[in-house]
Amino acid sequence: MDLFTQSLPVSCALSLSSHERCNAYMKFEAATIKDIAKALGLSTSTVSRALRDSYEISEATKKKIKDYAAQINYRPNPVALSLKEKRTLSIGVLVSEIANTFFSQVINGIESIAYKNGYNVIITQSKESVEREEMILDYLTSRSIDGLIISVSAETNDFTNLKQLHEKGLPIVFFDRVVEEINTHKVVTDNLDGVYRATQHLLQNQCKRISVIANNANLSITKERLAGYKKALNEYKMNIDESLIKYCDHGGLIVEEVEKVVDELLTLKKKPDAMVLLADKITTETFSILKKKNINMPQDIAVIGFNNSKYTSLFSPALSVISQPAFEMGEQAAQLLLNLIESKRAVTDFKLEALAPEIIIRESSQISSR
Amino acid sequence: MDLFTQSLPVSCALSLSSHERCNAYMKFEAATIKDIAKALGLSTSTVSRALRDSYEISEATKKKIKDYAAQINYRPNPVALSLKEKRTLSIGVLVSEIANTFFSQVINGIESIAYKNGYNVIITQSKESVEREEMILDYLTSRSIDGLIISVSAETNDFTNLKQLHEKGLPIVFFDRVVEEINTHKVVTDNLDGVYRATQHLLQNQCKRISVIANNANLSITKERLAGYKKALNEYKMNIDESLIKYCDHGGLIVEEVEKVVDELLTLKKKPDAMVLLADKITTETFSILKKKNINMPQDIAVIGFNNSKYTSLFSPALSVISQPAFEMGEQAAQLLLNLIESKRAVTDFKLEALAPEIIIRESSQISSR
DNA sequence: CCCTTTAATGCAACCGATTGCAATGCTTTA
DNA sequence: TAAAGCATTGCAATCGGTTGCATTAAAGGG
Repeated sequence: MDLFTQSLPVSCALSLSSHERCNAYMKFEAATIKDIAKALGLSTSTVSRALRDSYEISEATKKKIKDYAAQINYRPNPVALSLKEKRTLSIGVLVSEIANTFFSQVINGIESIAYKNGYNVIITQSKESVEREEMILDYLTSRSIDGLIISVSAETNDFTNLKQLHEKGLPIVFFDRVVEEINTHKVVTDNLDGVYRATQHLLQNQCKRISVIANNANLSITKERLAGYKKALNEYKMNIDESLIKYCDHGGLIVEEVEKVVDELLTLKKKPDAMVLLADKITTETFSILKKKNINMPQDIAVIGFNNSKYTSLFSPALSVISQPAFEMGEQAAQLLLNLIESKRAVTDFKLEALAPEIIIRESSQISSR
Repeated sequence: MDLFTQSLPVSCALSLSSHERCNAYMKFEAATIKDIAKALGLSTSTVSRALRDSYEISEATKKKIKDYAAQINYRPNPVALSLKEKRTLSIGVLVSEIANTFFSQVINGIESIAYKNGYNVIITQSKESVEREEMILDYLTSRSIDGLIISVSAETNDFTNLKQLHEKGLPIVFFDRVVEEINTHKVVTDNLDGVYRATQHLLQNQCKRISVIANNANLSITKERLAGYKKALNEYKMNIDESLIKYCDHGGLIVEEVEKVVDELLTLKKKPDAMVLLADKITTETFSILKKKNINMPQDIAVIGFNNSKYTSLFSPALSVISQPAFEMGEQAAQLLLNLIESKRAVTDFKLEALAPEIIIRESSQISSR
């Protein structure tokens, strides 16, 4: 009986030397500590300790074991480690849509930090749907993530599920769309100030009837952004006309809802002369609709809105935007989450980081010609 | 000694009823089969079998167990399952950049299929760097993914690592940028035909000197796309001028490399009158550069290029694009990967799916006025 | 020379679930 | 009435790694 017939036909790395004798017939199976122990005539505990450089193991055996491990390209099985250590070294991220530039930039930020700390990122998207969000939360937590970074979906207004998870001890960090009732770290843009400055800019450009199209009224960002709008109007002693404030319950993900509110605004007896668009998707959809209707920006309507895509500078007219520091938000959220995960004792001092947005004025809102 | 002091202080779900008595002090720990067994005075095997509806367990105990499990909201620990079953129910996805619309659409497609089949998707990005790609591959495989969907980075031309993984039995599906030498499923756009038709369109519009800016010459997509360009020129009996063919080794991720080749093209003695842009990022960068230089499109230079963003229709001039069926690519790639993962026997019949791109002609390439 | 100390290694339990193989007790049949 | 059959349930090994607690043997001390 030679060296190879000893081994079971299905197992691959087991009795083999460092040379690959595997092929597509067999499952991808890595070498284990047991293989090393068997090959070297030692116990698994000795091997384990040697690989972790324990003082209890003699230098000679350590070297022997480490050399052999390197030779067969041994990697500890993370699944086994997770089971033992009760952590998965992975964090979940839930956003409404990956394809949204803002979110993909945030994800980049999260990834950069997570990666640096040996954490894995599981990215999911709710597509603004409550059911999907519930399903994903269930899924993510049953998949045992160590923590969660989330921007809640537009539709959601019942947070009992999330609250329960939090109470059970799952570390959570909110960003962008936060849940006030849950007491944990939050990273947001200074939404109030961003919209305040954007509205101010329009007012300085002689706009008299400034309309807004907001996301779902439930969302924290909607409330904050509307507050900024109102603050600016108040400052200019203009009264607030509720007919100029419109909402898109699905955050603009459904084209028709945007078309509907734009039409409503355009058919008002006293038409608006400006629009502040309070969500990324709503901004591009509205811009597209206005263009299709051959409405001149900024002459007919001055437009400024939230958006994080570089492409908006290529639009015609080049679009004025409120741009959020998305990458930094991701970094900060990830760092705060890792702090939570790795803190030995209960954290009670929660931070609310509000990062400054950037207002980029381009053609679509500058009415020097009016 | 009452019901609660019996339990260890650190463990949470253990001796508790369905009501949460956990809080932020304690780690998030779910109920286990052992808890159910203990609570009901049964063995773990009975509980396990009951939950999986085994015929061996009496209906009475089954009901008792299932009711209690539902009551305490029991979920099997996926980590333990993974260890036992040697699979993680998660697949890795490696793309060059998540923020690229094409890739985020592909990811959407992958997710939709993976999700439906109970698989988890771990998304990673190489940012076109070989080192990052190697690191991620190492990381992903050490994290025990069940399979991999990958579009290789522009920089990479050594595939031994990937080849080894494949030979060891890791199921891999390539999409977009494929590796010819590795024999497995591949999902691509019909790149040759797409560029052929785009070039043809320019030729029909009387363009005489059509330049191209391609991605890294190593990439499969570059070769296929250039072949389409050449096929069209040949058909129109035009000879191929190598000075009109430029490459961006980093796929346009570095702005300067695009600026450099655009400048080279614009300072040629015999200037090009059209540009075909063979990669998404290169398309938008070039468009932006041309706009900045106040070059009229299509009058001075007709432009068409690969891009999957909806935004291109809002550009001025509206940009003509070759759009790839990204979502479907993702779906198909994921389905093929799941087939590989779940097939009992070795797969030897590998598919090469080539999906038709869509050519969307807009203002930037239509020279009726010339 | 025997006893204690110390260094080096192995045994076995554990993490949470699954599963082949008993073991138990009850009913049925010859 | 004993043997066989069957329905239920439990024991224990397993997945791959970690770790507290032996165990062993060699070295040092009295």
